[in-house]
Amino acid sequence: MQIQNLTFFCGKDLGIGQVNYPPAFVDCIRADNDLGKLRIHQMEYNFREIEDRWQRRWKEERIYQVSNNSSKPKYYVLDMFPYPSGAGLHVGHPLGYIASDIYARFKRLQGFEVLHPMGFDAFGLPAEQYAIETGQHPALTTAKNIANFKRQLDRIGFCFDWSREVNTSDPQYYRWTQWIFLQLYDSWFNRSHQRAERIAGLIHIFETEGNLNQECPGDSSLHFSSGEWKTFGEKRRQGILMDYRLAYSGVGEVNWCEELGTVLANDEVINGVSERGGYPVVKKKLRQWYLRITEYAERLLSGLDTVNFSQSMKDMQTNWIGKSRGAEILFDLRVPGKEESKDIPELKVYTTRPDTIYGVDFMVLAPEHELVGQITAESKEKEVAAYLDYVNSRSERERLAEKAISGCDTGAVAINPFNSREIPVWISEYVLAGYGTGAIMGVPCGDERDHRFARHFHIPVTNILGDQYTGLEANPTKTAVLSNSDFLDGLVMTDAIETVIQRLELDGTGRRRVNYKMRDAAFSRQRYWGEPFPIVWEDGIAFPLKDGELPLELPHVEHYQPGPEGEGPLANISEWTDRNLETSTMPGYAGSSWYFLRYMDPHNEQAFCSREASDYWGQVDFYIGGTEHAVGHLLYSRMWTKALFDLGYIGHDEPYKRLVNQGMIQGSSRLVYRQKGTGLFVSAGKLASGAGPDLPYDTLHVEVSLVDGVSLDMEAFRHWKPDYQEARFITEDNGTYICGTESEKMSKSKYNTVSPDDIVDKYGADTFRMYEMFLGPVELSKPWDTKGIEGVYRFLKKFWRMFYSEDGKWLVTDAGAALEEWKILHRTIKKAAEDTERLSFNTAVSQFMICVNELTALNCHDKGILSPLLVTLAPYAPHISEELWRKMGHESTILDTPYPAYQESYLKEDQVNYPVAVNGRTRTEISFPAGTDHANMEQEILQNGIVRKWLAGKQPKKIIIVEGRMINVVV
RNA sequence: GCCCGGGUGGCGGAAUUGGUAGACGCGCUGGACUCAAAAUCCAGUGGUAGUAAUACCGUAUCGGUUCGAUUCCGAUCCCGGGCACCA
Repeated sequence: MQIQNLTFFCGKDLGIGQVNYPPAFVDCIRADNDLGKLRIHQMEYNFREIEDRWQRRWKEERIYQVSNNSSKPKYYVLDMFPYPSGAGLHVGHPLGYIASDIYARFKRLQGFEVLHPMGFDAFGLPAEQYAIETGQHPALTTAKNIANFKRQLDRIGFCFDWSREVNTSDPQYYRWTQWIFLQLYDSWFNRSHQRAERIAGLIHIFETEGNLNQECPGDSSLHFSSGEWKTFGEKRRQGILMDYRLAYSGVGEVNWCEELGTVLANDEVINGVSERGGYPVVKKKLRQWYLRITEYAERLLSGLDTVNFSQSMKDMQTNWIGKSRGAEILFDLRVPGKEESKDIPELKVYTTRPDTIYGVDFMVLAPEHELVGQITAESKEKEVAAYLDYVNSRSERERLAEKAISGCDTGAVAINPFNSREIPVWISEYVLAGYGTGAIMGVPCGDERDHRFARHFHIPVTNILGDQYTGLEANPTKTAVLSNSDFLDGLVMTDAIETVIQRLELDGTGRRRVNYKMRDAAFSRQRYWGEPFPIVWEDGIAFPLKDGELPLELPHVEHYQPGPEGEGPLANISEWTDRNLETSTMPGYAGSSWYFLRYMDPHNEQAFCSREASDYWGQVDFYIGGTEHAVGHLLYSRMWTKALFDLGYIGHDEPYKRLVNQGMIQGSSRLVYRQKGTGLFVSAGKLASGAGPDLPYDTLHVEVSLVDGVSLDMEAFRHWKPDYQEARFITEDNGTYICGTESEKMSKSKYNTVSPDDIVDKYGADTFRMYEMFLGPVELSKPWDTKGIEGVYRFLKKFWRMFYSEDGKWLVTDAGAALEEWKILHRTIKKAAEDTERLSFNTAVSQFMICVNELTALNCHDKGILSPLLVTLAPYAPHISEELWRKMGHESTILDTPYPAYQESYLKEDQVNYPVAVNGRTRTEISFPAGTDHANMEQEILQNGIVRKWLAGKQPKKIIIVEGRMINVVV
């Protein structure tokens, strides 16, 4: 028996009250009668010592380093890398990391070379906000936070290959973010080839044929011949090219957040306020950088068919892209008083329902529509101007909050190209400038909004739906038979759509058109803590820096205040402005759009990632992260991958083969109820029964660690905050104070965070890992509940007992195992392997528990059983497995062992118990030797007393025997 | 409003292809060990009736298909997530 003597600082007292030693650790400690001496029995399951030792050894032995030159098949397991916030990790964060870690270890045991890296998405707003408040440089706080994150992660025992760590704010990393940006800048999307190509090729096309075959994505009305191109000056040419580039600068309406002092991408704005901080967001016209992600809409959509994402994830992306099919229709315009004017252009509308063309009763333009000024009749000018003022006065938020019907007649009329009917043209804010053509045809009988609009302004409604239209509300059906529609009369609407489109194209009054909701992504931020753009402005022309000038390093600044006229802090620095460098920086998603590629070849100084490396590792086989990135990061990184693929830098055009979204672990908050304006706290039970005083109450969050279950430690509560020193309580009749509970997001301010550090301290990393998995399916969101962890902890202690006796003797023998034991082992291997493969980690943990319960009952200590069992457990509980594995005499890590194969022969039973049902209702059970002929079984079933009783003399119609499962006698 | 998920004991959840519903864990109850506590171990634990064997009911509700439905189909209710004037 090995005993370590330690001098313990708290003397005779075990110190449980004083230092609050975790119960699990106290288990391993027995007090000696000698003063101040404690004995630690190493043979108890001393997870602290085991975990510390192996974490150190693993690091020294570099067992997690993977090679790019392996002959093994590759497997790439990736976590969404974290933003290193100052708050550190709470128990919710590691959920996905544990799942991926188990899977990565499992794949390694199965013989794959597994890339499982980790890094940090280190640029972003919070670090900069913190810098503004405290003056601490973001680089400093970021480095500090990263160190803390790494420490926390390492304690959980992840198999990350830290030699491949990336940090998006490291110049050696963002040098390549800048480089990729320049590749996008130097590219355009060739629509006929459906892929990105170099700008040089586009210039060549312009020189030979103009842009007649290459519609300009930035300005569809732009047409020029090769001859015209040659006459254009440099500035004009660059302006045109800019309208084609995949990364481009342009003036546009952006989401401006005054509080944050920057623009935001559409997915960073939720209900008119910023995602981070919840500040109001307004539309503003600004010169910005954009990514022309809209050009990839079709490929982003079709690519979803080739990847394994959850249905909801695919739906979210599909909805965000928002593809719709319809037609563009041209209407001639007439403006009273401007009859003869020839410069009134046609009005172009987009509709998904060209079949309703005879039901058009009015047109509506977005207030921002470019034609509004030209077509407003003189008599209406005042009203239109007043309406535009009204629209401008309303913030985005107000518009979203109260969708009041408003609008103004412009006095102009549009001519229906099919029947020459004159239709009034209105403007209204319910029509969005940014979608379609910014103008719609109003069909009140078939569209709810159009109907409300027509009603509100007393526009007569034409019925083209026959009796399908009641006159009271619109009917958006697609299956009605058209009436009042001239040549379409009698056609079903769905068929009429095609008929109308063909007619429009024949007459030249319109064309088929596909539309997308998705807009180009705003790519610049007026902030400091991001990648600088490698762009120099000269005379309004953007010039990219050369490869040799990268990285363009972020300069050191003293202050983080915004620059003049909405520019970023970089505009305050003369060394920056003197060089005419772009003063905005890239958004948070820039660095995360390609980091999975950098992990493959992290130290390459010649390229962002060598082609050999990306060809070897290829797609991420298994990607895990939260749903919140559904339309941001995932779409952007898919686009970057496609562009890099098009340009020949990588060999695959979808980054992630399989995506799993882990659920959130919510905090379980505890609430106390204080009578308003007093120090009197009323217990939840008393409050609910109405026994408390009936003044209004404040509901306050209380630190969860002060509450055992729901009962509050009142003494600790008084000491918690000075405010509560004088707290008085109205308790339940048994003297306890019961708290209210609520499941909500873990956050410091709600005092409901639980740190993985505390759990690992108390129970160890292996228990923590298995418990998080045991809670339920990874995809599921669930509240954290520390109580249940005891069950998993008991399991590991029980497991330990199979190897060590209570007094520390090594129990493992070579004696050989009984058949029953082998059966248990092979069943466990099969189940654990299958469950792990299908990511059902919770049921795999259950299986281990069953196995250990059964083997313990059989008093099993055989090496032949325990060895393979350790290997199957290794992905879940790596420390204890490694410890016992090496104790068994193995020199190298358990991870280099092949995953055990199960033998089918052990899974077969000699006797099979069949439940016997009569008409589906289970009556009894009959046992047959495995493989009994069905005909023989039938005989025996009919002779069975209970079955005979149930048949009551009747002949069964048929007997259904489901092999190995059940027997049903149908009467 | 629209689009996805989902609804199973006191709780988290299991049931992989339509085949014994409630695995495993927590909690609870009783017991063993102990001067005592902790830890550990054993037994019980969906509901109703019964000493018991057992019987009946039971996977949100109603209906359908089937020898047999938590599983498939239809309707309704509720919960969660996403989108939301997208023409």
